[in-house]
Amino acid sequence: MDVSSRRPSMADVAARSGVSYQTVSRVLNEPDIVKPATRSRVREAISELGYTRNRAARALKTTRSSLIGMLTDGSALFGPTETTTAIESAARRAGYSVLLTTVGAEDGAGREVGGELLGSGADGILVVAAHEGMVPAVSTAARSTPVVAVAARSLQMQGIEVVGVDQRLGARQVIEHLARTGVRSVVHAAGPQDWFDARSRQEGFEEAIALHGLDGAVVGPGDWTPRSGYELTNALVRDGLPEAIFAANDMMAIGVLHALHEHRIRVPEDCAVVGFDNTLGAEFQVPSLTTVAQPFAELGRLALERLLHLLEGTELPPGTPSTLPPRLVVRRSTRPERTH
Amino acid sequence: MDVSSRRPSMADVAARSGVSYQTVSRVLNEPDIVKPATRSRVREAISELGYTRNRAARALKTTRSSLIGMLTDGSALFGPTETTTAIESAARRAGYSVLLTTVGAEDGAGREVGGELLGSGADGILVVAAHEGMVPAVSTAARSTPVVAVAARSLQMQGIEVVGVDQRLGARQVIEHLARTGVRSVVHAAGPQDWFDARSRQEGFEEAIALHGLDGAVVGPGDWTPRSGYELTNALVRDGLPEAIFAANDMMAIGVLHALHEHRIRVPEDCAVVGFDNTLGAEFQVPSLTTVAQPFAELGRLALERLLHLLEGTELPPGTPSTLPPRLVVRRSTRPERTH
DNA sequence: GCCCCGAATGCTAACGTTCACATCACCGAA
DNA sequence: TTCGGTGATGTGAACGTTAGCATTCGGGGC
Repeated sequence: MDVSSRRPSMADVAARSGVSYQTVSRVLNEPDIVKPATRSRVREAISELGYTRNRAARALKTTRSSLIGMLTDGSALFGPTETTTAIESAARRAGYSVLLTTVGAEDGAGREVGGELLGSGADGILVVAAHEGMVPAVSTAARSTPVVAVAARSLQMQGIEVVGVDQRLGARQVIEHLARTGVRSVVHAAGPQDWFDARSRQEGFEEAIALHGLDGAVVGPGDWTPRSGYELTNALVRDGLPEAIFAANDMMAIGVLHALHEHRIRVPEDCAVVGFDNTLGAEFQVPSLTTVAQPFAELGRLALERLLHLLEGTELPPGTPSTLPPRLVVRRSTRPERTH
Repeated sequence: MDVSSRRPSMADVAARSGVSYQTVSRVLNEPDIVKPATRSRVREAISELGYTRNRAARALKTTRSSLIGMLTDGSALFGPTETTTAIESAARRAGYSVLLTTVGAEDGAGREVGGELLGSGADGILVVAAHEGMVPAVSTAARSTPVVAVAARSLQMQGIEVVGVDQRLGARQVIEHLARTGVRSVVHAAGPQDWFDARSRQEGFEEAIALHGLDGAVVGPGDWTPRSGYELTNALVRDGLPEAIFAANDMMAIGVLHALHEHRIRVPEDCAVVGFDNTLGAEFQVPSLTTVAQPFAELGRLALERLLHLLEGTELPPGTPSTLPPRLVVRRSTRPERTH
């Protein structure tokens, strides 16, 4: 009845099952090479004692922490909780735990966070919603740790592997759709310019505008919030409204819708509205919002898979994509396409 | 030029600065007791080598991991990213890192997750968006690790410390406000019954209905999503609409608004609508949504503070609240209060 | 009956840090 | 000059695990 408050160790398990601790270790790591009878005896002792492996000791000896650092933006404005959730559950299945690190606006260039990341001893790092502020931290970390970035194509320059949704393609799909509905002029309410995704969407917008010979302009930048979409739209109403507004994300689009409603401008008859992200509320806006759906969960899994291969030093299965296509979701905030 | 791929250790720093590894350790842990000259010499060596402390070794020796486990719901439907962000940044400031663990619907009773949590070796655990499915995992963990739960008052029974927003009070504020606007009948579109917050809001609703002698009913349960709010409202339109609908959260309220709009029912003239959470889009719904704001960030900090005191074994400063009041935010989806 | 082989298990050392104690240098008082 | 004392630094051991090698055991071929 030694109620030593200390957590049981391998030695305790070994004593209880009459073997050496090395055998206990083997039961845990390579069960096949230990005799079935012994194995089950040890297993029994493990569950009786409620033994769990000491993570620190294991990490110390193997020099691998079984930890994956996830660096994400803390501003809470950005949607993809889905991505982080997918990453976490995939990581757990692969025997890793996820160390969460948020880099808020207040952290400046995120240098401090970079140091934390390194010190954390994570085996690899996943960067989730990337903006410029993360770059110093990430490229520092990348010197000594494998890094995979999600949705931030531009980081590729730094020799960092990138997995992402093709934001430009998404923007092009939006413009093509608008063109097919007969729209001749579109304004893009841009997102914050230090976010990679915001810039890619804007670039896609500009390409597509040129390609289809539409009358296009960019206003903003906004800051991802509904309020910024609202204010940009109010300015547009003053200065002259286009036939469609393409907001950088759904939240801004919600602000756009609200402003148009206040001015009694009918959507989509007088002005069509498109968002980006297909967040949970988009379908139930008034009118329901045409937007671009991103496979957030898939993206998270893909990023983790890539990181794991980097960690194990194995090759990715051929044909594994690094870029996923977005999907335009047409709803009622844009007019129906002309089938002529 | 020994580019030994191995990370530098204290011994390396010690060799470079001509002291023993113990002195290096002291510079890191109790800088005051080492001579300033030596201290700065060691510090120099540390930065030259890019040395960071090996977390595993430290954890092994001290039996403290400097890790806080954060258990949260993975369903991505739930809002308070703000809470998790606040927790993470407060934890970092206190020298802890946050281990993220999500328990999705697929994890069943979350037993497996409980085991993971324990094995993770976290010094303490924070439970964030709690529903019944987490209870087994949490109460198992609580036997060997300090646990603080956020917003799940009912866990208190299990001897777990709880920090939360007073959900019932929030619901009462809603009903009082509605009563003051002259509303006589209210329906509560309830949230999923296995979520603690959903039940508290419903209870608060029922209390207040009785108190004010209103005509009240509960429909649902919904599942936090706009769609469920939408469908519940459609049924209400068929069966007879009340003068107000109080949705269990903002997302459901968005669905409610959408359904009412489809049926050309004016909000708030024909039917008022109230949500809960004050999520980012609420203010810019059409009409802007009256809802209950929760101090999510404050809550996260409070929970962490409580956990830290538990870990250090120190007393909380007297007057530290364990329950925070919510705040009713009146907007355009309810009628103005009668001032008579 | 001897030897060799493989399967199963045990022992020793080491990972990088911190704790407890030992040592050393130096200063001021007797 | 010697001694106790303090402030600064060094030494040994240990945390719990895994890697590498050593040992034991039983059985089959000569």
